[in-house]
Amino acid sequence: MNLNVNFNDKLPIYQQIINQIIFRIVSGELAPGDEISSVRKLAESLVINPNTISKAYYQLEMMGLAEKRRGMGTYVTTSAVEIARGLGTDIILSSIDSLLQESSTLRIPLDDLVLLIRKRASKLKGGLHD
Amino acid sequence: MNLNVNFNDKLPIYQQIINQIIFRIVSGELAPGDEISSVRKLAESLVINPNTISKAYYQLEMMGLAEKRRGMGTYVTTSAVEIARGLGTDIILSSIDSLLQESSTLRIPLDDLVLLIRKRASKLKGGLHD
Amino acid sequence: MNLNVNFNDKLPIYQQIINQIIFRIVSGELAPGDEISSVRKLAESLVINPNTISKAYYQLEMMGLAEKRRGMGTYVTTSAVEIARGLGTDIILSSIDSLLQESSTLRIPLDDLVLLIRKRASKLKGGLHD
Amino acid sequence: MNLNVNFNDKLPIYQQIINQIIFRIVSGELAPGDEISSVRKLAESLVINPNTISKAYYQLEMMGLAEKRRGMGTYVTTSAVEIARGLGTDIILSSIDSLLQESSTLRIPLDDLVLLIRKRASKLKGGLHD
DNA sequence: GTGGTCTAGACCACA
DNA sequence: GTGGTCTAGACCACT
Repeated sequence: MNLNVNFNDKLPIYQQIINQIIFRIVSGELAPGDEISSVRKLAESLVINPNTISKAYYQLEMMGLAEKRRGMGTYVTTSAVEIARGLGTDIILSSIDSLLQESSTLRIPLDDLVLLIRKRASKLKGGLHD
Repeated sequence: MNLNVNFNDKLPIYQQIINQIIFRIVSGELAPGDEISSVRKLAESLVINPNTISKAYYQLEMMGLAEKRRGMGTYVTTSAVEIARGLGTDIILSSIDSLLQESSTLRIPLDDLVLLIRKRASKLKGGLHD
Repeated sequence: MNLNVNFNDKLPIYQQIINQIIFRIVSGELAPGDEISSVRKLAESLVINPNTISKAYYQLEMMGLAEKRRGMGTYVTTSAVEIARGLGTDIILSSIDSLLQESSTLRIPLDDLVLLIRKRASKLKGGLHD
Repeated sequence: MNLNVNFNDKLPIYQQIINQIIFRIVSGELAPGDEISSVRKLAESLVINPNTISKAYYQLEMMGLAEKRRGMGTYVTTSAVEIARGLGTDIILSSIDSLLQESSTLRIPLDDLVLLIRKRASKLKGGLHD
């Protein structure tokens, strides 16, 4: 599945895995009905403890994105695409709201904020050679 | 001082307090020479462990934003405004960075993100009509 | 044979199959001498691993409900009805026991439980008017 | 908190803990706002691994029954009573439905089923010397 | 003190 | 093969 984790990231490993799988579902790389790498295989390929993968999969199940079938593996649910898109939007909206609140407290005009965002975006892109 | 903390936020409480005081200094709500709520009062009003407030105040002192006067309380320093402005920008920038990272994970184009921000801003300005 | 399995049920799939066949024998839907679906056919129609069906059939054989005839298939034994009746009662009793345990955990009085059952029964009988 | 676990029970330990806490919330023994035993204390008193308690508490949090406050402990939520009652009812109703379905398959009249339940209830009570 | 994350490794039931 | 449960023990941030 080509996932990758960053051990130095402040984000917990299991959360990184969750995010990447959500991303793959939204992008269509993982379609409903597809099998997700087994706990052990993924643990082996990422050189991570299986329990950590389990924790990620468990949360994906709780979110309604994945379902486990006993003895068979873990699969993307039919409703996963819709849910994943919604989850992503919710996260973004709440981030936007808190950003707007911060910038209004600092009396930064909206247009300046947008400029700042654009400048930052081009910097981040440049930094990642992307 | 009308601070408020969110127990469910991913940001630690002491960090929330620091940020809010920085914002209040930048906005002029807290001016150099003003006294900051005592640890005990604030802890009581926010229903928080006094140690948490202490930790926040200590860091504000280290940043040069506040100074403790023996037996009198904690006060905003004369150089606080200048320092806080820079710090406020730092907070905004890190908020912007995490927003950009989230939206790139969800493959939301930058222009769509900006549109979303503008829409959200007009909604927040307009009040609770949503 | 119109069996159906529920992947989300706490009951293992092989157990679900056993129970359903027992019930069909008691109700007369499956009579002594009748052939039971072959492992392959049933596995195919239920989209289940053939080993799971085999495990269920093996246990039915051990219980004296089914017998394998070499090269011909699996058949309901002559003594199946009698045995199945007892087993069916066992299943009912264990269902009753777990229900009673749950309701005692929630401190629901026995009389209230019976009322609830009667109400539920009339609803189910009445069809989908709920 | 006087919880107790049975290591020989087929029900996982963490599930036993969840059930007992739900029961205590429904019965009022644990009220909204109350602190639930800390992970470590409970682990020590039950002679169980802290991770197992953690797992139980995590699920209680997911169900909306408990909330964790960083560095402070775990508390019963305000809406816990309502949720707990609903959860219990849901479980009971689905158990009743499957019982009714089983008994109808075995052509057991409703009145006979009720008699069976009453007989079983008095037997269970007697067995537990309760 | 509190909970959160992670590892290493065991044993189990299910398909 | 699959996931589920549990243990023992480590290190971390937060209050």
